[in-house]
Order: sequence, then C-alpha cells, then structure tokens
Amino acid sequence: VTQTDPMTPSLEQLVDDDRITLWGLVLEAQHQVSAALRSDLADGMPYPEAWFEVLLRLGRTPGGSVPMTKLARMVLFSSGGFTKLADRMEAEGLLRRVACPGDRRSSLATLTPKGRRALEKALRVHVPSLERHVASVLDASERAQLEHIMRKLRASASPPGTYDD
Amino acid sequence: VTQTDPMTPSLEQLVDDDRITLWGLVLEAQHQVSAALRSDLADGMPYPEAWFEVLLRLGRTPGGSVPMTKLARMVLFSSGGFTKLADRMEAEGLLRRVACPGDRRSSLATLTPKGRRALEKALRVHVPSLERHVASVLDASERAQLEHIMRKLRASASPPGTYDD
DNA sequence: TAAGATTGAGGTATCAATCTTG
DNA sequence: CAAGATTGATACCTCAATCTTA
Repeated sequence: VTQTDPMTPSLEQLVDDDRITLWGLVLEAQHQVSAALRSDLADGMPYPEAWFEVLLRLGRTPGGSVPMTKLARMVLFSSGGFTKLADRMEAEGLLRRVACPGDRRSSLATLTPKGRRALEKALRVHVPSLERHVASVLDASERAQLEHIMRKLRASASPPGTYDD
Repeated sequence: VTQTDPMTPSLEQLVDDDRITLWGLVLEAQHQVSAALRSDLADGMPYPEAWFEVLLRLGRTPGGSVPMTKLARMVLFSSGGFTKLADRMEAEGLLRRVACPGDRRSSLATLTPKGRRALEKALRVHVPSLERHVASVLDASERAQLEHIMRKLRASASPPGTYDD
C-alpha cells in the first residue's frame, strides 16, 4: 500500500480537473477577444479602453447622467479608483460632475457634447469590431446560449439587485 | 426631413446594439465570478490570484518546468511584467529559475516543493469553489456549450498555434 | 450610524529600451 | 537580425482613512 489516501485526490488529479480547464478557457477567450477589440478601438478613440466603458455606460443611460458610485460599480471599478478616472476624463472634457438635486452628498457624472461625439466615433469602430470578433464567430443559436449562460453565471455570483438588464 | 442620414445609425441606435449587450454580459459575468473565486481562494492561499495561475500552469506541465516567456503568455502577462512576478515568487520560494539545457538565452521556471504544496493546498479550496460558482450553476449541456463557444472565440482571436489544448 | 465621494500610500502591470545568445 | 529575458520609467488601480451629508 502507498501513503496516499485513495479518497484524497493527488495533485496530478486535481490539476487535470475539467472545471479548471473550462474556466481557464473562459479567461483566455475573454482576454484574447478583448485584446483584439482594444486594438481595433485604438483606431477610433485616442483614449484608454476603460474610458470607452465609462462613455458607453453614460451613453446607455437616458439622461446621460449617473451618480459617481453607481457608475463606478457599472464599469467594475472601485470607488476610489473611479474618482481619479473621472478626474482624468473631466480634465479631457469628456464628462462633467453635476450636483445631484436630491442628495448633496452625491454628484452625477454627465456626458458632455465632446464626450458624446467621442463615444459616437468610437462606436462606429467598435460595433463592427464586435461583429467581427464575437457575433460573426458564433451562429444565432450559440449567441443565445452564450447570453443565457452568462446571465446565469452573473446572477449566481452577484448580490441581488446589482444589475438591471 | 431631419439632418440625419437614414443609413447612418444615431448614437441612440448604436448604444442599444445587441452585440454590445452580449459582450458586456460576458465581461460582467467573468468579473463577478472571478471576484467570488478570488474571495474563496484567499482562504487556501496567502498569495495574489496571479500567483495561483502561475503555480497552476506549472502544475499542469509534466516536468513542472516552462520557459519564462512561454509561461508569461500562458498566464496572459507581458514578458517584462512576468519577470517581476517571477522575482517575487522566487523570493517566496515557490519557484526557481533553472538554466535551459538546449538554449542559453532561455531559463525555465520550475515549481519547487514548497510551490507544489502551495498549489495543492490552493486547489483543495479552488476546485470546490469552481464547482460552486461555475459548474453547478450550469447543467451538463450548458457546460458543453460554454466550452465549445469559448474555444471558437479564443481560436478566432488568437494567432494560430497559441494554444495546445 | 451609514452612504457618497475623495485623498494618499502602496503595489504592480505595461511599454520601450537594452543585453545576451541563436 | 531575431528571440529570450531583464530593467527603469510611467501609469493607474486597490485599499484604508477621512470628510461631508442623509
């Protein structure tokens, strides 16, 4: 007999787990596609990728205004990190902080006309890029499967009420 | 008539594109699941998440040795960034640089016994964590779909020969 | 007391330039 | 000259502490 407990998996058994392979695949695919999208986007926007995410979130909000902390969560940033990101974007004239009418603690990040134009220009590059690197790679059925799977994973890992859509 | 060319989509039309929604969902799901996995893993490993990825890649390689630059690509790092990451992990005794027999330019990152033990301990936490946050959230069919979709996306966005498995 | 927002400190990834070897 | 690896400069994100207002 060996020293190994037959019920305790060895390192070799642990590392070859299908669940590790699956999640690694998700990380690699996301990273490679993001790199391709970022490379394309550089042609339509002279700003970092994170700035585009902020512009996009503001553009998808009816009034073009979102409270700082809420916007930070939407673009997957810490509160403190987003303050500095907003500083840089405000210095560039892409957004403005506007006092929140109902709550004097809060300020609303608001898209400026220049920010709107930058977003529009970026989207005219980014949407075809998404088509090329994501949508056209999958058929309609696979796209529907992907959306369904990602909704389940996101819902399972997020506190309730984190996402609206 | 308006000034808008009917063939040119407006900003409002561009931002509501299904492809943007779909990719945003992928990013959010990946981020939320990663946060949950990282939180769990902290109980089994006193090191940053990136260190675990390195240990895992080495553990999945038969000899436990991989050339620095190749390993950098495997864990989605730049070459320069990985040099410093390896410095920190080597200082902690988790890996060793070993001269490459056939090529004196190259050095092989090699798992030490301490690194092996750290990986094993981390995996005993991480595999159940993956089961909880990924595998058990999906049924067998969805897991197969996810693997298939991610392989297609990864292959489409990567230069040929980037991945073996 | 809690929530929104900001600041400074600390850590670390990327990039470009450089050195060495094939 | 190309490839593997390293270094210094730069950028910027996270975290904890702090300030203001609800």
